[in-house]
Amino acid sequence: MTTTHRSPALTAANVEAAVEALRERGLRVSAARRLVLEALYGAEGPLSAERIAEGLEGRLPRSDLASVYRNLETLEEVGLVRHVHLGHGPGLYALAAPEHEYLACESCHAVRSVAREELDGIRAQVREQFGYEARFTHFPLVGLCPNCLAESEGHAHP
Amino acid sequence: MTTTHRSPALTAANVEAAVEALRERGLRVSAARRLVLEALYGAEGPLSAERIAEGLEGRLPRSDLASVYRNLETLEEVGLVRHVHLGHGPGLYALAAPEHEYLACESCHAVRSVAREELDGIRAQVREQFGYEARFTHFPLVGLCPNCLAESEGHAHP
DNA sequence: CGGTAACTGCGAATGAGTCGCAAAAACTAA
DNA sequence: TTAGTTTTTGCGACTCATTCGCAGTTACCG
Repeated sequence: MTTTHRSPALTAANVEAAVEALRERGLRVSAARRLVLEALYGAEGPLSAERIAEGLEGRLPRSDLASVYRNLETLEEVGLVRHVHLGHGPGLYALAAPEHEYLACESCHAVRSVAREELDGIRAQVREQFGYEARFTHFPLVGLCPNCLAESEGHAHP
Repeated sequence: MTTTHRSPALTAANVEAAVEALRERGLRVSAARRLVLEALYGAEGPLSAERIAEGLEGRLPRSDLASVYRNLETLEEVGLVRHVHLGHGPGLYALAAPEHEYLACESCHAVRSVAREELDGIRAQVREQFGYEARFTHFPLVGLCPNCLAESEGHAHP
């Protein structure tokens, strides 16, 4: 719900550039493919395949969820799209371009997205302590958000 | 696969204590329930419901997966059991008692479990920077483990 | 020993995602 | 433009992990 996500404006130019990248790889630019891409360019935050499919209804003679999944997969292979798994619920898809990583709240399920660099400090510490290179792109950093933390911490009012 | 997990030995005393906790809450101690508990006490690392169910076969006239899930749910409500979601694959269940948190490798899927305190430093930094109280009990800290990191970093030998 | 919740087993249902396949596009070259 | 080739699509069926409904048991209390 709460998502600080800035995606590039949905401009013909942006979509056209992406489409060009597809053509260069020998992939075809079907109406469905293009619309999936547009949905992601126009989105405020990451979208589920289901939601994207809903958006296609009407804008396309017939559309189906399986194709949306296949397109998302393809777009991901090409590097245009990325997906996250935010706790329960379906996987969510977003443009790969703005290098976002995610913080999710275990309690209220709010998701905050932050620029990659904002997690550099934490990544450094994880690397130092465990030798792991932490990644919060496919799976978020999970915890209690400030709100839920305050609620659980202070006043345990009846 | 790779799991550094120390669970209390499977002793009658341990299981009996857990069983007592159940009785105190007005829950019944069925054969199936007890065996689920024993499986977790005897396990080296977290187990899937499926695996636990397999373990019941033979030790019980008839057993079924749905009941294992229900028992795990109950045991979790009581606070005896906890579950983790390690990337894809089914959820895994373990005793709640030894306060473990998990590091998972996105590439080779190895899972390392560490004592809760080992992540205190990272938790502190996350809290300081974002006000989040990080938790790696239900969802692990995900990244590249030292091995996979080394492979991807240095020599890109053919 | 009942009685009466709390469990169990079963089968069917759910949600997310994948797969196979024939029909329908998109490119490509002529 | 059109014919040919190859990708994509739409559909339905399927998987996997998990949940649900419900009738039949079973564990505990008296």
